[in-house]
Amino acid sequence: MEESKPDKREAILQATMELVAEHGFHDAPCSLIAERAGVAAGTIYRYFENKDVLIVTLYRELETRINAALEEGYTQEKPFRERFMHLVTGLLKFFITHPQEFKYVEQFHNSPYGVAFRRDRIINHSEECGVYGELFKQGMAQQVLKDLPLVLLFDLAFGPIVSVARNHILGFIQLDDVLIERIAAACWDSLKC
Amino acid sequence: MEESKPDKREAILQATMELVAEHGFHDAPCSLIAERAGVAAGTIYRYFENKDVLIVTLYRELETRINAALEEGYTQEKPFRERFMHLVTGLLKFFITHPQEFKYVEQFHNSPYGVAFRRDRIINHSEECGVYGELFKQGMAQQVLKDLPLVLLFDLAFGPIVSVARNHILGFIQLDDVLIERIAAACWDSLKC
Amino acid sequence: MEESKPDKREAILQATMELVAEHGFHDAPCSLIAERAGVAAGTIYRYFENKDVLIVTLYRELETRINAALEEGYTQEKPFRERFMHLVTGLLKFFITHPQEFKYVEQFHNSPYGVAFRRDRIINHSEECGVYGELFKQGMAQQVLKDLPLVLLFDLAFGPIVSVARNHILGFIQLDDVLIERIAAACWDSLKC
Amino acid sequence: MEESKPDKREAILQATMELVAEHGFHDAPCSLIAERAGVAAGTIYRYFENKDVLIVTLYRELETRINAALEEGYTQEKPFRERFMHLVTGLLKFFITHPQEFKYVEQFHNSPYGVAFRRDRIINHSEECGVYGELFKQGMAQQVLKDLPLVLLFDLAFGPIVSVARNHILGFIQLDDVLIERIAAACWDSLKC
DNA sequence: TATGAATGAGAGTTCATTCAT
DNA sequence: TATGAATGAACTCTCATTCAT
Repeated sequence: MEESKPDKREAILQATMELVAEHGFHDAPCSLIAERAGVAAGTIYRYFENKDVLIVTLYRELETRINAALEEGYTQEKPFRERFMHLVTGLLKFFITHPQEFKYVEQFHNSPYGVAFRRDRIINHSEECGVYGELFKQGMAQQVLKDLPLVLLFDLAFGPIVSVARNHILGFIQLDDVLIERIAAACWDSLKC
Repeated sequence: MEESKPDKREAILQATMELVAEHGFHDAPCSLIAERAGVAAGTIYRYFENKDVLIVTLYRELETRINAALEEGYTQEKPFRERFMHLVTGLLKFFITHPQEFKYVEQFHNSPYGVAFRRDRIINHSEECGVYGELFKQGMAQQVLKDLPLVLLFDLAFGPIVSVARNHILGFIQLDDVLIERIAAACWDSLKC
Repeated sequence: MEESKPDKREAILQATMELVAEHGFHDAPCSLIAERAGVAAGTIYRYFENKDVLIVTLYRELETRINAALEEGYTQEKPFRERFMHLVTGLLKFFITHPQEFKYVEQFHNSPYGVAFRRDRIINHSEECGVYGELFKQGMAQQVLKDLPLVLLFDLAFGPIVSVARNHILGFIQLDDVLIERIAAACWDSLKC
Repeated sequence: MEESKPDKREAILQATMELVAEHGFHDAPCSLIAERAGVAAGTIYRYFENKDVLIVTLYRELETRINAALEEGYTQEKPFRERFMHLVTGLLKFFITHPQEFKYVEQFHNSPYGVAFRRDRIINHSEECGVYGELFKQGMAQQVLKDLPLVLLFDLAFGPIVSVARNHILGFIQLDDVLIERIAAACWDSLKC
């Protein structure tokens, strides 16, 4: 009796993440999601209006978890470069310790869902408001970072991270703390003045 | 009349690229591909064993075209950094002038097809054999580039390029020659010793 | 406190009538009925064995209400034609002042439920026993009405009434007292010798 | 090789009519329609965009057949009453010799489809243009028929016919030529001045 | 007595693939 | 060689009904 209600909601989200991570949005039919979640197919629709809503909701929750992980131990007091390294290595470590979360987020970005989603965000300038946005804007103001459009700074910093994480997860490279540090440093090199 | 027939093959490949680029692998049903290619649905199966084969074949052909574009004007005689810049800016320019090709390649990478495909390639070390592989290996040998696993050099160099290209194509940033040069320079910064 | 509970029973019947009248038997799911009745879905099954029983029960109750309305002010003392006119105009007026009841009854008749229901009734000759049945049999006996099978007299008298009521309710015609009188008179013309 | 192509289209329409006539729009699922038509479920969608289109198309075709049947032997030369009788008895005879067509048309009228359909027609005044519309307007002009809105003349003439046809088909009455003539005469009585 | 979360069969529809022509 | 009508398995989603609380 210990377990609270929204058990099933969680189970459905978890099953969705696993299946999409493993097989892509294709081959993650509702029937399989339900089966893996240990619920009936119809039950999905008590918690999520339809499959699209399920998929977007899951993405939002993962993003929240990622942000929470990154903000842990992050403090304005540290020197600029250290803060950058904290965030970049943090993100990379989160990805490689949460391969399913990573794969899901990647799949999401490369799908009609993801494009529409990002479009909204960019139009609303909400990207500039996150931890990273603040950091980068500050860096440019202090002339520590190259003076480039914010979007490009993101690309330079995270493009490699995502790429590296994918290769680690697929087993094409084996990361360790030293390597992670060197990768983050290389990202720093590409951004710094 | 020499190559009269392969008309239809080309048309099918072109239609597939367009549809996948515009709508994703979902919503690129064979019926639509056939319609846009101006052939009957059954005709697809004369040229390609099944849809998977069509998709992989198309990817291979696009890759070949990309490589051809990059090798144009590329010569071992130029200084190392110049050769690097040639390849990186060349890739970025190809992507933003060929948005459908870019989108297709991206879709492909983020799909079960793409993973299996790359796995083969990495295991066979064929990645090391391309223009880029040669360049990077040479750069490490000459201690111009950071001493990192080849895979990671790829990630550092191309992760940002792909990311930037995507944002340009989605309209989130407007690239011009100056910007492209600066982005390539930033990539160089992240790779060089 | 005598009939405190049947609150919910009433609410369910009322909700069913409204929804079926508005949207047809389709699109009147139990969940919606429950919601509009302000009860839980499961509660429906305390009062009605299943949905079919609910639907038939509601029909019976509506019929009872219609008969009650018609018998009001009806008396054997008045001349024959007057009694006929009383019933026919009464029915038409009831329908157009109770559009939901009308629509429900119509829906019911045109459904598998309705056919089985009427079959029972006709086989048991119960149709002959209502107010109308008595009136018509009397009319034939007195050679005021055409000598036709009772069923046909019903069709001649009520076929037009139902049709007219439907058109009024759908807004295709706007009835008033004069028009109602003329319609009833036309029905009389078709029945009288 | 004798049978032409649209075999399957016909079979689907026929199966739909039979199933709807027998069981109502409920219980006429696509799977059953396909099975009875001797085609695969997917085949329905080669001929009809969706189930709604199938249902409306079938209605339109039945209506065309009914009109064709009525116009047969109809001529402006005959006296007015004779023409009226021709149409009314013709309709009734068509209905009782085509019980499935009749049931389908009835089901259709009493459904969301039918209401929307008729609304269009009345708004466009197309009802006035049919054989019946012309006849009734002429009758009013010549002061042979009661001066009532056209819609009501339809109700008075056809309300009973539909009702009688239903009862015959359900087996509640057994019509013959004499009875049909008397019913049509009664309709005439209700319309004539 | 009343609840409403859960069920799962079945609805309409899509689409990769086949095969008679 | 090319066609495109036909297939039928699989998809997302609905809903009458049940049952633990």
